[in-house]
Amino acid sequence: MDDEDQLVASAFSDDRGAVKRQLTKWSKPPMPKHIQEAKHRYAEEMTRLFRGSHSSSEVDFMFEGSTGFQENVWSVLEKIPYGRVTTYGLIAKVINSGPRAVGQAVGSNPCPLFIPCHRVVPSDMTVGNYSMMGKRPEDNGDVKRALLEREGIRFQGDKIPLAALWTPH
DNA sequence: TAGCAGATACCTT
DNA sequence: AAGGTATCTGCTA
Repeated sequence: MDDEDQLVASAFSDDRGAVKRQLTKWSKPPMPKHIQEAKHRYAEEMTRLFRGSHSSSEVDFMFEGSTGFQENVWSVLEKIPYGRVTTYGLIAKVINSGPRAVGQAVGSNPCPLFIPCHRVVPSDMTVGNYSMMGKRPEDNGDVKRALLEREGIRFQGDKIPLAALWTPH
C-alpha cells in the first residue's frame, strides 16, 4: 500500500522469501509500511479472495515501474468474470500480441488475487502454470487449481470444461 | 489423443 | 542486440 491507500503489490505463498521478493520488486524503496496490518481492508479482502469469494470492493491500484504492455494485459485480466477463465492466446489476439509475451506479462502480475491472473490457462484448458517470484511455476499448479475450484469450476479430469471459457473483447 | 518440434513470435533490458 | 518466455499450432504415430 502506498501513502494514499493505493495497492502497489500483493503476495501470498508458503515461501516467505518469495513473498518478500514479490513485494520489494514492485515497491519503490523504502517498502510501504502497511504490509503487516492484517486488519486493513485490503488484507481482509485478500483473505476472502483466497477463499474463493467474489471481490467485494473496488481496488485502487498504483503501478510503478511497469510497462504499458503489462498494464494493458492486466487490464484484460480484470475483466475476466468470476468463475470463468480465458487463455493466453485469446488475450494475445485481442491486444495484437503473441501468447508467450502475454504469458510473461501475466506472470509479472504485481497484485495476485486482486488481479485474477489465476483465471488464465493454456489453450488446452489444463490448469497451466502459476508462480511467485522464483517458485517454479509448475510447483504451484495445485494452488491455481484450488483457487479456480473455489470459484466453482469443476474440473473434468485435469481439464476445465469449455463452458467456463470466457472470450475477451 | 498424446508428444514433440518450430515459430523466425513478442516483450524487456 | 540479446535473452527470456505461466504459448500455440501442426505434424507424427
